[in-house]
Amino acid sequence: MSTRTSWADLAANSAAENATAGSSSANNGPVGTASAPPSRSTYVPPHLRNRPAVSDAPAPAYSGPVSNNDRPGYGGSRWSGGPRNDSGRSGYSGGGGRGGWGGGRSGGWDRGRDREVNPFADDDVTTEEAFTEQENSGINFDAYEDIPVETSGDNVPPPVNTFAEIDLGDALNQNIRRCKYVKPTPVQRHAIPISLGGRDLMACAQTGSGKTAAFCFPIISGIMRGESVQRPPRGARTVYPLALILSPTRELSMQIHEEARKFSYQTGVKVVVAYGGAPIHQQLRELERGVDILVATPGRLVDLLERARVSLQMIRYLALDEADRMLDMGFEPQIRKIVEQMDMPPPGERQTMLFSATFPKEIQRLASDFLANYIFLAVGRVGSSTDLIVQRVEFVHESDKRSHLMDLLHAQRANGTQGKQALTLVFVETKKGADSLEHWLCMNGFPATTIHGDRTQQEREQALRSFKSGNTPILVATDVAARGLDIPHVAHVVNFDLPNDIDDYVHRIGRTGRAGKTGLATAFFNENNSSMARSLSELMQESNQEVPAWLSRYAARSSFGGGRNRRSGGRFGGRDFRREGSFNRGGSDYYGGGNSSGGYGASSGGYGGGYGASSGVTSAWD
DNA sequence: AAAAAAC
Repeated sequence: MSTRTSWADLAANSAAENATAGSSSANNGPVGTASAPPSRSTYVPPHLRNRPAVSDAPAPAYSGPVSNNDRPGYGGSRWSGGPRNDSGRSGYSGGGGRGGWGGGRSGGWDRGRDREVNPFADDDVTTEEAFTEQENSGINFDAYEDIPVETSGDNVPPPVNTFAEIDLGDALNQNIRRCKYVKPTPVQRHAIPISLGGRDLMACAQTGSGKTAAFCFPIISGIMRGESVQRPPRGARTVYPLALILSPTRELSMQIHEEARKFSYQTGVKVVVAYGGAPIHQQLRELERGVDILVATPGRLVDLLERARVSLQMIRYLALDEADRMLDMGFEPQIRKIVEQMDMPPPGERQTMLFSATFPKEIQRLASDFLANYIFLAVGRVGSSTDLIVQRVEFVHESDKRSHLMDLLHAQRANGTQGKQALTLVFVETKKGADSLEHWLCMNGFPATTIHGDRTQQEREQALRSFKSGNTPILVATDVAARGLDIPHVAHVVNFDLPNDIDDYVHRIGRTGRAGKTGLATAFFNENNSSMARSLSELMQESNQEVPAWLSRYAARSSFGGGRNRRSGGRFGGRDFRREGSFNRGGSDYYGGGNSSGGYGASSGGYGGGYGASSGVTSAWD
């Protein structure tokens, strides 16, 4: 019998208690009722766990409703009167609340509560003064106002307009406030009620749209409600997370983990991350201290499963982030193994959220296999590649690239648009190329670092930290950094080598223009990129960018096939193929003659550029 | 063709 318990164990004893918790429990638990008898004396509701004994809360000073925001629409009022503190909350009164967890049960991970590091700690001190505008929110709300959203499926729960109208619980609400999220983004407005309603979700949305919060909030809230968790029968060193979040790259997993830790701060919900390239022992130790939400890359998770250090038997929530990317990277066997061939409860008995930028057939199949009666949600592209990013294409011969880059960097330096607050991200094609360019930049007086798959994980993380902090304001990267990573203050993305796929281009330039800031994207184009001419010039036209005449000529000359994914139409990454009435597991070609389906039609005023009405498989959005 | 990902 294990003494290492997490919430699952604790909650097992509380099933009966929770059964009386009210209507909410009816919505949530796909898992059956627990058989364990209630045991009031030991149960600790998660929101009471992990709490400092007295009022010396390590929470950061939160000095009022969001004030660094000049939008009149959402000041502090949503939070009904600004900051509250624990002692003012009903239902939890200082020492009185301690009874639950104060004594008794040893071995619950709550013994580690003193060690819960304040995940908000670095946010405020260093950056707040320098960047007051919308720091942490990571979201440019203006750009989100007019985003078209499409949902389909049976009984779609209506979207919400504020966090306040969703019952996420006090602890989570506080964290939302600490994160300075004042208003849900479109994907959150729709996805959160869907997930809270216990439904499976297939969502086409980009990173930076608030996706992480969209799947984390319902998971955390659901775990905190915590009904019906059975105690795992296996003992020994196996841990039983309640939620699993899979993502394609290590850095993305780290990033999700960091965000999830903020959302779950002082909720008692424990988030652990596991990825390759790092010594496994530390991760094992973390796991042994208890895990409710496991964030992982597929390879390392398979390893952990094969070692029987993790069991998926208790999984109630499964989220797959960047699913199309994971398939691109060849993770399908691992993912299927994890989801279908281990001990994870089947669809219907768990809640599954599948996020993907695009919705090609492979993802449709995954959706059919992993989801049960799901709701399809497509969120249109945010203006990031249209409104906020200025795209430039310059004709640069291969041999001139370095000196041309140097010109740009010198100009930036002269401008003052370089340094801590104006980072430059340079994408190259190969790992070797990344190393040699980094070296060359350093030799020429531009502090640079690099991130790619040949570096050790430690080096990768160090590089990212150094870049983010502004110590080395230039980062040379391969596509490992193209998707999903949210690095604030990237002012300039240089496509030193253009990718061969327009979707990759869109992902790359999406690293700038984030958090409400404008960004610049410069691409070096030459005859080697002629296959991209057409799709690139189309994309630029669509996003109201100035297309150089020479590029248009190139585009006209280069026949079709430009970019293996010619970008064609569609505000969304995809549509709910079930609506086409041709759903069939063998994979009928739903995209054949598709046209925009109803619902939003031409009504999306303000939506940048507008897309053609041609059928489209893809639109790359993180 | 290159990139990513477990040991």
